[in-house]
Amino acid sequence: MSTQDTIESLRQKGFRITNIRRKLIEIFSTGKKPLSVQELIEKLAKSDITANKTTIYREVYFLLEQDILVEIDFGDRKKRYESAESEHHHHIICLKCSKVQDIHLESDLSEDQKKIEQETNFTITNHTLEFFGLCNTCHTTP
Amino acid sequence: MSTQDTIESLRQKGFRITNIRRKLIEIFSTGKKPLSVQELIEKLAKSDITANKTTIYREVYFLLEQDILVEIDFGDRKKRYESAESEHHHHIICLKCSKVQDIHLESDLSEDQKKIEQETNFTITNHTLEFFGLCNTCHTTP
DNA sequence: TTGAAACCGCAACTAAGTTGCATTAATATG
DNA sequence: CATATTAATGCAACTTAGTTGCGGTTTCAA
Repeated sequence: MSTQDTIESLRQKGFRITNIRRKLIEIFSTGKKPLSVQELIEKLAKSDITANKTTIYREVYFLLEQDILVEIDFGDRKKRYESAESEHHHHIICLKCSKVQDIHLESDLSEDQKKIEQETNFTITNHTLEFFGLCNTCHTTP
Repeated sequence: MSTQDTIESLRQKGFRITNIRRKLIEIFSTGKKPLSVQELIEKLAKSDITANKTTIYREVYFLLEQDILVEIDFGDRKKRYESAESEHHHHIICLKCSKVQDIHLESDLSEDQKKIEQETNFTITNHTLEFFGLCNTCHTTP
């Protein structure tokens, strides 16, 4: 869905299109790197949009509810967000410089998932899978 | 390794065996549920050992360094810890009641890992994989 | 143009985790 | 057993991510 379509769809549902909301949708439609709330505020600032962190937390929550974003956890006590559009993938994160790269798994976890549901009686809604290590640069230059 | 062996091994390395340290090692050797720092403090209190949170943070860090514990991340902004002894496994967490159950994956991610290392030039040190959903109880009783 | 309500910002708060520094206690050695 | 060394501890103050209440502002349909 294009940025414009996303916006139109929200408008149809009765939500308002504010500068902040429009810009956020634009940022996520073009960006590939998962972004934290702090990073979003800084990105907005570069477009001369000042936004309070409370607003961004609320906006991100809204976009999650609308299935426009997905939440990602790198285990460093802050959430990151990226477009829900991109096909399901995982990440590898450099423990030193925090560089992030998308990866696509060969293994298909859906079989495991089915089996786990049967064995545990849980209904699985999602999973997290992230790899950690050192990137080429950080590995070779200590 | 038994609790006693672990303690002996630490003593050999020149570390001291305090009440807190001994009890923590005991807790992790018997418990199966990943525990947060707060939960550890409460568990110690039940054995009449009062411990400052700073101490527990430091102690947990120490035990991680000694490869006695591993850190687990459920994405709720607090770390949990469990014995490093148990064979590599993952968890499924109920989003409602926080119940945790161990799971063992059928898929072998080591092949993926190798491939990812080749493709990205990262050196992978670890990964996280957790499943989230609703347990039987929480699923049926809304 | 205007009013309802969606959205926003501020201030004050919570909770997890960290740091500096002074004190306490485990253990090796005599 | 006495005691010196230093690992371990506790306290207070701090940091950072995220949350809440509430009054003010802006969007947008009618």
